[in-house]
Amino acid sequence: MSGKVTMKELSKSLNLSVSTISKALNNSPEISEATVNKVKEFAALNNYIPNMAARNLKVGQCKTIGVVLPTISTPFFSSVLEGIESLAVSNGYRIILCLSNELLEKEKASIQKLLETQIDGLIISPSRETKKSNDVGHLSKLKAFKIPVVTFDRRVGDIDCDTITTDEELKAELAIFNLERAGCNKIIFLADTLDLAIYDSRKIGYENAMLSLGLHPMIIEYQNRFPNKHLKRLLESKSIDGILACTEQSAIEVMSFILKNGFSIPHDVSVIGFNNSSLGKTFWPSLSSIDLKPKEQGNLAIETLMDRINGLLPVGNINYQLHSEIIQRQSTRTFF
Amino acid sequence: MSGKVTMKELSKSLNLSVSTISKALNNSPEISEATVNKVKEFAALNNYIPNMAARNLKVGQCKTIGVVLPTISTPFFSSVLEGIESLAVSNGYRIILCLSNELLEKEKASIQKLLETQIDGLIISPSRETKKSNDVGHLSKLKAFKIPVVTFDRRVGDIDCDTITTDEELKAELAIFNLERAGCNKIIFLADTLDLAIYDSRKIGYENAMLSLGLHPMIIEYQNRFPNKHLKRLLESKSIDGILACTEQSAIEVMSFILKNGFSIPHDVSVIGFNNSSLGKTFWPSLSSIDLKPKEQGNLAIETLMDRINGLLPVGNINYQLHSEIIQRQSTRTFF
DNA sequence: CTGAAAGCGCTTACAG
DNA sequence: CTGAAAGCGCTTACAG
Repeated sequence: MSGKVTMKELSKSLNLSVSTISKALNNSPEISEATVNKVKEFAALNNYIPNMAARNLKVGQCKTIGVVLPTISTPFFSSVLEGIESLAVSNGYRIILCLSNELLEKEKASIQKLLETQIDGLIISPSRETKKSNDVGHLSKLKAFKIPVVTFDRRVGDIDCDTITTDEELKAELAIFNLERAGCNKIIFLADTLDLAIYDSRKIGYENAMLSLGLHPMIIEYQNRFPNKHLKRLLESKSIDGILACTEQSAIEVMSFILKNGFSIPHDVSVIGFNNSSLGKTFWPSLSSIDLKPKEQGNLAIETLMDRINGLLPVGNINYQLHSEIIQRQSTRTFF
Repeated sequence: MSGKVTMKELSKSLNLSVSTISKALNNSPEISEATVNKVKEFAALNNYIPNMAARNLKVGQCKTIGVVLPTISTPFFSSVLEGIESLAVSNGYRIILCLSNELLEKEKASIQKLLETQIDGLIISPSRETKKSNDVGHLSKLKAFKIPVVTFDRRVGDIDCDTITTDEELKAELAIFNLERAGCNKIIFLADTLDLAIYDSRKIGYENAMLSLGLHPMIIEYQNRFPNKHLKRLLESKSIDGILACTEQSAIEVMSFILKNGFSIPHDVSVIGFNNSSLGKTFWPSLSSIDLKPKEQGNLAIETLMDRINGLLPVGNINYQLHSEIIQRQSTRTFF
């Protein structure tokens, strides 16, 4: 901490009680304007800074919300975080950030820590391991401590909390319909094995569309790195003319791979991905993408949480579903 | 906060004093093993969670460090943050995150807030406005409160603190030498006007190299968006064969622009940028880049800060300079 | 080995 | 309008 001035010291110097100092600093109507001014001036002069930790201890809330994210190194999560941060501070809350690195144990440890250091609420997008294991005890336990939680984007089993999701399943379906109308009928779903574990609804949307179009669904998984021999063979035998990539990263990777192998986009194959960051926008050809509205998810998450904290929401959980949006760019053929 | 169990309640239930409870929970050797175990078991059974805020108030440190960043939506800053976060939590510190959005006022407000809510130290990369205005009063004032600060990457005038920087100037120079050896001699320095305001050392490195090679330095600035007519004219008249782009973003943008206009990379023009994220790696052709070691910067920043907090560092400021690294990829011609 | 007391920096009934 | 007292949940000399 520091050698900071306290109310006690102010009170001594000014020959006033600590109570009076406190009230004056907090603009209590009990205190005369004269002393309010006197106290404030003197406090400012002496660089007095209130100790909010002490205040919080007394008052019983901390104006702090915990944010635990699987990672921060994707444009998606960093945008969400920006959305959370801006609204949080403008409402007087501060953010304490924890990264789970997609690990269940680190997520648990983070939450334990947050509990100890006091939070008014929690925003979380569960880790891959959490989602897979469906081990959510550490999350549901927050209920017992009366700490509201809201999840966003990823959704896990049975935790009793407010949730933010998108209609990505629907939009995945729609994206396939669009590709088909533009003349594609050999459309694959491409995913890093790890992503596949999380984004099942994107896959479901794809499969539904393919089935209802009478087309044959085909999932291609890869582990970490391109090049992928299987994919290369498919390209060379012209067995692919469209790709729905599970993430923006994999979309960019597959586009690079296609170009590197001498095929053209979208002439030979159309590509569309998820997450509409500047990454795909500046790629050449620019990437068509399903915009998951990260900033909006962040904003909505923090708004919901604050409303919940302030008792402004009805009992029972709210499940917001945001509309994602298909952004048409150069990587997909167009139809008329 | 919550309906949490406190030591007082434990003490009542167990018929022990609060002091004993506290000592038992903290493994004090004063207390018999028997009661230590009894207390711990009972605490666990009742989901006791220590209130660290209260503890901190008493003990006078808060194990909290403030991190204020201009933005989080570039791979550079998100990597730094990951570097900070991981080491912080493994050392028992938590991170409270503030974004300045490159604005002086928001930076000032963040620091004021951090001061109020108590921090043991601060890591900051100053905003563009801070750097331009050189208004650093809000930063130097922390010294008076005995709160150590460390800056990274960007460096501003005269604040009395530890700093982390890289040898980017040197590596910019070296990059130009490499381009020249590979046969380029019409090399421009490309920057978004806003970036130019911050990254002067990159420009200086460029200019030094050009001058010492007897080449004509040429800075091209643009505002926010491509396409840039000036640049197009230069391309078409073959007056450019190399580009050092001030950031990764501008490197990617200019590469897209070049490709879009039918020129080839690196055959017609070589491009090299700063910040070596996966963005440039997956672009096709992949981007040669100067790796600014963001994770290392983050690690070093937090390590330095913790050492400073713990009084492990000598008086006087430390200025670490990390070695950045030129990564050769497909966007630059090679030499033998 | 256990406990009573004081105190961290604040707020807030309650009295005067 | 001002102040004394109690207390938020802890820790830590000090006494027994």
